[in-house]
Amino acid sequence: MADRTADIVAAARELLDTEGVPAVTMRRIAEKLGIRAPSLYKHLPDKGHVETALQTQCLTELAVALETVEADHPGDLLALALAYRRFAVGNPHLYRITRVIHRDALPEGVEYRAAMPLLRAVGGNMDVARAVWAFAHGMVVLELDDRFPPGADLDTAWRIGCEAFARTVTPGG
Amino acid sequence: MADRTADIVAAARELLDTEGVPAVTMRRIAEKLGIRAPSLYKHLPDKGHVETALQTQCLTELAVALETVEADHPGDLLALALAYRRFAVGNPHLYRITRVIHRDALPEGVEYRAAMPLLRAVGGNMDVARAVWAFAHGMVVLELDDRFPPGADLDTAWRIGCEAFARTVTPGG
DNA sequence: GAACACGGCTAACGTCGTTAGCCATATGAC
DNA sequence: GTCATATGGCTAACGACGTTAGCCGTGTTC
Repeated sequence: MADRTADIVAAARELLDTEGVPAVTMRRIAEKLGIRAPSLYKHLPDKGHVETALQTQCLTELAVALETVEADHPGDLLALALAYRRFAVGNPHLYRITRVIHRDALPEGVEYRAAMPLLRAVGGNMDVARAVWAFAHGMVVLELDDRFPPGADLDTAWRIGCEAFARTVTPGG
Repeated sequence: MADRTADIVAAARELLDTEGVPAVTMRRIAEKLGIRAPSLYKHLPDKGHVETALQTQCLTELAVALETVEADHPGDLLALALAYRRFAVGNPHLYRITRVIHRDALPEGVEYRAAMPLLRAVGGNMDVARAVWAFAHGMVVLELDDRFPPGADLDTAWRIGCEAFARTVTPGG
């Protein structure tokens, strides 16, 4: 009797987390629920709806993770960046699924919320925030996509980037 | 009588550039050559071979673009970064297709060559080079994937990032 | 002239997202 | 209590995808 749509998204999430993006098919989702694929369309219009729901989960959980770190280490850019990395590496498939955002279908403010802790950490400067975000996103996708050579010292690269941007925010310190 | 494999890759490249990733199917490639899809397998083992060839083209052309800028503006990190961006925005589908690299199938040294100009521009420091690469890659994929809000001042974000890393390389200047 | 490699072809398989249309059950109105 | 309707399953099927099996004409080579 509960909202079947939530069940569908939950099944998709489990497939995504345990088997990766290619496993998230309408037939596999249905199988997990003990029904057939066409029956899913009684509850949602298309697969894009499932993807949007997963993107919402990703952004929300990322926001929570960043807000938690922010509460413990206010203004600490490196701590925030490491939390960003930890989330992405801990949820690689989920992170990847937000590559092309269904912006119009996303709940209002979800994207904004995930961006706020970073913006606050750089003193509210939007341009710096975008640069730092790009750095963090770049580090994460390169790591997830195995683009760095084996044995690359990613911790150091993260530290160097964060320090460079921290100097931008507070030139003196 | 010419190498048919090259024709196949050229057809794939044209489809990629003009219609994007989803248009690059074995049937569409064959259609462009006036043959049927199964005939393609007389010349290559699978679609991955085509993708690898396109990735090689991407990395090589990117390397050439960066080397050209390097020759004109040696040591200029911002100029290099802007060239990186120009290449990606000018070849968005090609750039995107290098997300998951077929490293073992790529010609030896291709990846290395594309990375060298950047490494030289940061004085040979591998860790800094990785951080800068991540920043540039992040900026590019966020732009290509429409992740920045409309109207975001990306020029400024690029400049801020490059200046931050330039300060890392030469703390005094 | 025969053997063979090359490079086309059709038919087909199993996957995908999705649609059409059928049917059992549960619910609500009278 | 009966009947209408909405709900939520189902099967069959379509058109795409990558790929395989197997057939056949042509050109080259001994």
